[in-house]
Amino acid sequence: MKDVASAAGVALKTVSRVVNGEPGVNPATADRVRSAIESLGYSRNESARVLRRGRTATVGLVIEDIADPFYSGVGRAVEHVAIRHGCLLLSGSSGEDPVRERELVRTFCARRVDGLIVVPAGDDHSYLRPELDAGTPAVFVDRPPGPEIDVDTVLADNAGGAVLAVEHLRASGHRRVAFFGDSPAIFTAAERLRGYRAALGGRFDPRLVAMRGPELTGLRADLDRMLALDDPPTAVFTGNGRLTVTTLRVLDGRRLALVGFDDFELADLLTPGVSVVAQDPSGLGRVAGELLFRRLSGDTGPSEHVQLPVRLIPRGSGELHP
Amino acid sequence: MKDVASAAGVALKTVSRVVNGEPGVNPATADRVRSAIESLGYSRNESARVLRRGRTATVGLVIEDIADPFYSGVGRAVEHVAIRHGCLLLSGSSGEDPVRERELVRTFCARRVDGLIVVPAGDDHSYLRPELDAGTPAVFVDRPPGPEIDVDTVLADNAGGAVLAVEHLRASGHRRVAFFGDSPAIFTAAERLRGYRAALGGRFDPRLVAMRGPELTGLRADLDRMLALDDPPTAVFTGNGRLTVTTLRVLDGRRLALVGFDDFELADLLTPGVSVVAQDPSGLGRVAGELLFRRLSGDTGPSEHVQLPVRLIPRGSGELHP
DNA sequence: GTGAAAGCGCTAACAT
DNA sequence: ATGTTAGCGCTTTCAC
Repeated sequence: MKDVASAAGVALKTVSRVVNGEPGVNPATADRVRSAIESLGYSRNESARVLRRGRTATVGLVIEDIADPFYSGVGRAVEHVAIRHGCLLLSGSSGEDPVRERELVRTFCARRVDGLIVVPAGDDHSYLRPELDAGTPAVFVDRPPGPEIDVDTVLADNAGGAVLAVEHLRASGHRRVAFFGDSPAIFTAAERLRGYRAALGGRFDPRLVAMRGPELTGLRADLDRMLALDDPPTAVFTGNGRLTVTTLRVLDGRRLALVGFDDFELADLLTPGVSVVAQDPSGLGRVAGELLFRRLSGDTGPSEHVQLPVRLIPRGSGELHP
Repeated sequence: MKDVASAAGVALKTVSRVVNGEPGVNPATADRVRSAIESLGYSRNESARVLRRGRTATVGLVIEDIADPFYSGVGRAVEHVAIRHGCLLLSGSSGEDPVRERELVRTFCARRVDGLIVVPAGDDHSYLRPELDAGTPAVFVDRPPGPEIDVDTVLADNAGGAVLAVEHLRASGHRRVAFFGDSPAIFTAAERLRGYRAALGGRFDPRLVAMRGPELTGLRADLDRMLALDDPPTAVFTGNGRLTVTTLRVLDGRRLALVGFDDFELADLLTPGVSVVAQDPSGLGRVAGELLFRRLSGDTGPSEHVQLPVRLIPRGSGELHP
C-alpha cells in the first residue's frame, strides 16, 4: 500500500480510501491510484486488515464429513449463504470425533472467524463458552449442543420422521418392523429410535433393534439374528442414508419392506424404488447460515430453535406387503 | 498476550515462547503462564501472527462443486493432507463459472493462502501469473490450466479410460456405441471424446455423439434421435457420473448396454449393475495436496504432471449383448 | 479532499 | 532463562 501510494504520488491513507471505496476522493486521484494498483499487481493484505478491524469476514463450518452426500449438501448451502454475505468459509470434518471437533473449533476461533456453524460430534460444549461470551455466535445444525451452552439450533424432525416411516410400514400390513440405527450416542440416531419406539407403542420389541452403525458384517449378523426369530421382522426401518445403502447390500434381494431415513440419489432407480423419509440438507444449511448472519448483524434476541419438517417419499420398497 | 504476561508476572515475549513451544523457558515459569492462559481463556490471534510471520498455514481449494460426490471426494483428500501438514483449508465452489473461479482465487490470495489447489472452470489463467511469481504455488487437479502458466497438474487418464470403455463394449459385440458427454469446452469431456473417437477409428459416427451436459430433456431428445436412425446404437458410453445417472433415467428400462465414466455409490445395486470406468477422486486430491506441500517446503524443480490411471469395473450393464 | 500518526497483536532480532 | 524494541500492513482518528 505504501508502494502504491508513492507510485501514485499520494498518501497511504488515500490508497486505503480507494481500495475500500470510501467516499471523498477526487475521481482523478482515485484513477491514478487504481492504475498504480494495477501496474504493481497490488492486492490488499487481509490479515493486516483483519488485525486492525477485528472482523475476518470468515465463518467456520465444522461438519461430520464433507464427502458424505448429506453433509456436503449442508455445506454447499452454508457456503452459498456465506458468499451472499461476502464471507468466506473455513471448513473441516470432525469424522464423528469430539476431540477433532473441539480442535477445529479452537483453530477456527484462533483465526477469529466471525461465527461458527457446527455439526457436533461430542456432547460437551463447555469449551465454547469463552468464545460465545466473547461475542462469536454459533449455530448448531443437525444435532443440538450439550446443556452447557445455549445457542441457535436447526434440527430436522427426526422423531416425527421415524413415526412417519413406521406408520407407513404398518399401513402396508407390517406388524414386525426392525430398526437399524447408528450408535444411540448420536443425537439423530437416538431421536429416530425414540420415534420408532413411540410409533410402535406396546408392540416395541428390543430384539428388533440394532444400533451398531453402518458396518456391513455387523449389520448382516444382526439381520440374520432377527430373521431367525420365531416371529421375524417383515419390514426394516433404517436410521440414515449410509445404513440404508448397507442394508440394501445385506438384504441382497430378500424381499423385506424397507423405509430409510434420508433420501439419496438413485433411490428411485433401484428395484423396487426405495421409500424414504427425506430431510432437506440444503434447508438445514441455509437456515443455519441465515440465523448466523442475523446474529452477526446484531440480533441478540433469545436463542432460536428451528425444526425442519421431513417428508415421506413412497417408491415401492415401503409398500411391499409382508 | 499482554494480559497473560502481566497475570503471570512475566514479559510478553515469555508468553509468546510458551505459546509457540519455543525452548529455553523455565518449566515453572511456563506452568505459571499456562495457567494464566487457561484462566483468562486466551487464544493466540492468528491474524497478527500471520501478519508478522508471512505464512498463513492455509491452503485454498477452488473446486467445481463441493456437493458433487466426485469433487467432495477430491476435497476430503485435500483436507486430509492439509491437516497432516498443520494447515487449514479455505474452500469454495466455482460452479463451472470462470469468473467465480477467478474471484475465489483472488479472495484466497488476498488472504495470503500459502498455496492453491484448483479445479479450473475457465481456460485463461494469466491472472494467476503475479501470484505464482510472488511465490504462491498452485496445483491444478482434474483439468489443466491454460497455456499461459506452467504449474503442477494431476489429471486422470481420461482418453485412456474412454478407450477402455469403448473397447469393452465392442468386445461384447457392439458396433454402434453412442457417446453422451459434457460440453467439449470442459477438458475432461473433450479428452473422453478424443479417446472414444480414437477407439472407434473409422467407425466413428458424429450422429452418435451428443455433448450437451446432463440435462434430462436434452439427453432424452438426443437418445430418441439416435434410436430413430437406420443403424441405431446398441450401447452407450456416458462421459461422467452425472451423465450416467441421467442416462439411466432416460433409458428407463430399455436394455442398451452402458458403460459410464466415474464410479458411483449403488452402481452395483442397480439391475443390471452399472459397468464403469472408475477414477480415484481421493487419489487426485491426495497427490495434488502432496505436490503442493512439496512446493511449500521449498521444491522449486520443474513442474510435474501426474496422470492417474483409471480402471474398468464390469458389473453387467457393459456386458449386455446387442 | 487529503495526510500524519497511532496502534491492532504478534514475532524476530537483539539485549541482558 | 528472560526482557526490550521494532515493525508486519492495514484502519482509525484527528488534523489540515
